[in-house]
Amino acid sequence: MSAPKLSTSNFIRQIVEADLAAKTYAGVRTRFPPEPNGYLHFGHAKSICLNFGLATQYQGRCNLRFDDTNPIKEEQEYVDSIKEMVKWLGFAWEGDEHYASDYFDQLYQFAAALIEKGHAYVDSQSAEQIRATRGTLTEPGQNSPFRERTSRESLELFEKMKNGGFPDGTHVVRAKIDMRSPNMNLRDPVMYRIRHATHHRTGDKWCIYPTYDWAHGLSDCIEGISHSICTLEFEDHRPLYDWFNQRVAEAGFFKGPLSKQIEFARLNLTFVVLSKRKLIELVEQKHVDGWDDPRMPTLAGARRRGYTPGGFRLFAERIGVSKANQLIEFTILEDCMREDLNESAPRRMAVLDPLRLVIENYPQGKEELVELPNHPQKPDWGKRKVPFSRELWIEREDFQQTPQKGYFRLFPGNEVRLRFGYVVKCIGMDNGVVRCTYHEDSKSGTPGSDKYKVKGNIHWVSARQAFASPVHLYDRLFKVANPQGNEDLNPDSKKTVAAQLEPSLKDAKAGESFQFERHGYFIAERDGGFNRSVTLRDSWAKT
RNA sequence: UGGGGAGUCGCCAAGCUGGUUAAGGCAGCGGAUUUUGAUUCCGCCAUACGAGGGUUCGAAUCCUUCCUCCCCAGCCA
Repeated sequence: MSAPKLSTSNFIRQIVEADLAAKTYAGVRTRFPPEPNGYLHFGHAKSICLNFGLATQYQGRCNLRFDDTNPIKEEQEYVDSIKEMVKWLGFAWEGDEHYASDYFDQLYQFAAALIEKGHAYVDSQSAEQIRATRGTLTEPGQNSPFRERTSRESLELFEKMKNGGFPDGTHVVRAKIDMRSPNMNLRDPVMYRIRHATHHRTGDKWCIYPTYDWAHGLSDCIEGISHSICTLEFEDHRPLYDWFNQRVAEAGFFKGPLSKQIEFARLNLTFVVLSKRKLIELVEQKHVDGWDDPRMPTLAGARRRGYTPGGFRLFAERIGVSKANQLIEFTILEDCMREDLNESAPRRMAVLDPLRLVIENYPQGKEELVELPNHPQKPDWGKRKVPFSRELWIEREDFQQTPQKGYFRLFPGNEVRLRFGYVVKCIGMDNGVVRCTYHEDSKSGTPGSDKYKVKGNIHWVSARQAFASPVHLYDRLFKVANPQGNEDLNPDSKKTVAAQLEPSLKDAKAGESFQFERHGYFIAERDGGFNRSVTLRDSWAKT
């Protein structure tokens, strides 16, 4: 019980609840059905959260099924990555993962049954001929000359197709529906094609492969899927989906209720390219370091970038589900990541663009420890001790020789607190070093230290104990900025700086996230450096 | 100019079996707290539902005409 409280309902939930009320299905069973021909991207996250979320909400189950019906595009590498990312997002599928290729035998039998009943036939036209006779959007198609051949003849050809008796492209199995249908999908769609190719799972066992339309709905029915959720472009495949399922059910292969296809709008994000074709191009042309490059809009890239599963789930919930084409502002995704990271990331001090600061009246050689909370709103996360001394690194942008209006950090004559340390007064800059004096009685946490009222509060790191580390700053790879609406590569999408970090960061393990104070959220990289995931919201920077 | 979908605040999105002043979120604006110009908190934010007609005591919700956008002519999914 206690389904998660959602801010909005959606039309899919309504359908599901109506079906539950009518007892159409024994329960909710959904599926996430990727084709293993690439890496999962942000758009898939929406679908995953929808399918698994729905199942969870109604105490149902969600299957993971690979739609592997086209051997020339699919690879094991992709199925491994897909499984990993679904788990990373925090979801568990029912039992083992499924594959459309598990059903090749059944699908073959189903097809034979349809042929026998006169609902399908073997067409021996070439692909060109089939295309030429399909008609257009406004003109009906023409029947194939092979459409009326006997089911016995078709059956024999079908078997010979399966047994490797024909080369690619010579024959095809087609459903016998209506070449004059205004719905192109119903003009005798192809169910099987010959492909002498090695499949990543079935190897060379098959040389005929089912098409998506033939395989998908039947796979749903075989698995007992109640609600088959897909994207809008399949809307006019639904009559076909139902047609196939009903014919096969009539042939006696299914006894339960048939699966129901429901369509929703796919995700579009401003400034982000989510087309698989483009992403493959980026990888192959080496514009990026791979599918998991932090600049890629893939889930693998997002993970390295420091985006979180919780952030994606929040995002999915926040953008909702409908049938209207949505173009979500990219910052909403970032906001969700900030929101999640704000809760989960410990605070640390890091100086990305170091500028030396000397406290002239602080004793030479003296060192002390300053205590900083790991999270300002979570006292139970404890505190850590950070070394403080006469010479520090501060952020270059935290000093201005002549302050612009509204600036309240370091400038000659101004006082500022070194976060959780002392209040210092700025003298000025000499030879690239900021000179200050400090108030000895201003140390944070000591009695009377709060008599110093300062507006500025800056982070710092002790020069002697700090350690330098590469910090990678990423931006969006693409920006859709030019008038033609084409996507441009952003050449400055990655830059690395030599940052000075507080000593405790030496222990960071790859994958751990931190907030580097005003710089935003960072995740420890495999190379010992850090990647920036998102910056903090900053009302000062906005102006 | 065939068929299938969609149009509610800058971005999403409820509502759509007709009934007082059109949910909510994000952004924005104003304010309070704050040792992150962050966070948190409080307040404000569509007489308006693509446009025009019509039905009705009453319509975003029903009818009608029109406009705009998306998808479909792979042996891709």
